[in-house]
Amino acid sequence: MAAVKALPTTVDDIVVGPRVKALREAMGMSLRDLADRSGVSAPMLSQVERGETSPTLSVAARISKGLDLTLSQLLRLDESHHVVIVSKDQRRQSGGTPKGHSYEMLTPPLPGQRVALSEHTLQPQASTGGEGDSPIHEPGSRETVLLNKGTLDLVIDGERRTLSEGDSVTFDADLPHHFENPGKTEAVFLAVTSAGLKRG
Amino acid sequence: MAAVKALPTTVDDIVVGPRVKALREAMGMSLRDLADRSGVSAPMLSQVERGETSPTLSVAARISKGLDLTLSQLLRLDESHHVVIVSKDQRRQSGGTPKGHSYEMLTPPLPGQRVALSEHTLQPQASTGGEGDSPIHEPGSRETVLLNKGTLDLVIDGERRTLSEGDSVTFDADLPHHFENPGKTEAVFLAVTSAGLKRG
DNA sequence: TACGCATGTACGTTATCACGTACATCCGGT
DNA sequence: ACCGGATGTACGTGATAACGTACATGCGTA
Repeated sequence: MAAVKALPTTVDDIVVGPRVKALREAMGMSLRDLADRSGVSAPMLSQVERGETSPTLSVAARISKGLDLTLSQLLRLDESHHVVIVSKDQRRQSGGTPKGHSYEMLTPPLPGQRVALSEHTLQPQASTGGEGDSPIHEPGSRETVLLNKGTLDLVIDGERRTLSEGDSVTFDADLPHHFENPGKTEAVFLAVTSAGLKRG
Repeated sequence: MAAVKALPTTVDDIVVGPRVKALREAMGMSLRDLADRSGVSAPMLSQVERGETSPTLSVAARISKGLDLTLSQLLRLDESHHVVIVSKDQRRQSGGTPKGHSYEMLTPPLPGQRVALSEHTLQPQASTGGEGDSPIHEPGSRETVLLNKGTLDLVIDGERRTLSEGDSVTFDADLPHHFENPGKTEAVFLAVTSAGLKRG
């Protein structure tokens, strides 16, 4: 009473159970095999697999370790399922700053998406980070950049790295960073941003 | 065979606590605010934040939901931190089947990597899936492909989709699939594979 | 100062997680 | 058929996760 007794529904009760069972069987293990590898008792595993109980994080972590996975990897297995095509003329023209930086999104704007692909064009002497650009990414996000044309400098956390055509770089995108084009020609690069979280 | 007595300890006791606290404070919420949003009692939240208890998956999920995250996203926040550059001539020449399919890896072969970037070349009339190709990807993996040159057909789970230059497609890579080049010219495409799990 | 109000935490109780043991079932070998 | 041995599951018990309530402290305001 006193206000709405919290949420009666929305208990999207994590459905890791079937997943665990499938993975275990795919590895050719019995409940006791996994019990040995994980340090979790076989009966417990059985209950978890059938969704009869919700394990604590620590045992869930041990289970996933027994499956040669991290817990986050295990939990990630239950997300959207489908195929989405973004044709060239459907690309979302997201950027277009006067400072010489523009980019297009190549992946659909769906929730639960693990990676975002975008193609950036940077004019000579220009740099990213102007108005309208996503400033720094959410905690935990990670970025891979492939330089298709020209030269590019990545300035991250104080340090500067230079890329030449065909190089790629992977880094933690939640560190302060931006790109600069030190050359005399346009630079074109592809950015792969993973773990793009969302905040309102 | 007694299967390696497994690990006696390995209590890499999930350290989500401080993370939860940081996120909550970053959102300007009190324990009771988060309690309302998540349906988890404030005292419980306090204990979790200080690592005095290991929450069950269901409450952990409710907590992360209160933080506008999925549980996998929350857990993913504790992973490696660095920058790695792969220069063009460092690319690992991974494929090279006689059937007209070859590709190079653009991302470093590190554990904990969320995405793998590879550039594929497919000769006219050739298709992926020959010997030496990764057959189907691990459960939960997801793939985005960007067609840079030529035309390409994606055959997935029975259905066929045709891509033209500049198109991209995102799909679940744990479904049976392969690519074919229906054209008369070489096809070049970039593949972004996420959630690359590991099996031994 | 005293008050209201918000914060985070210590308490005691209930619900349930997680264990060890024991049971039922299926399958291959002799 | 009979018997090991492997599988997954139903108990009963101890541990602990999760709750509601009550306490301690801090801060702005009257």
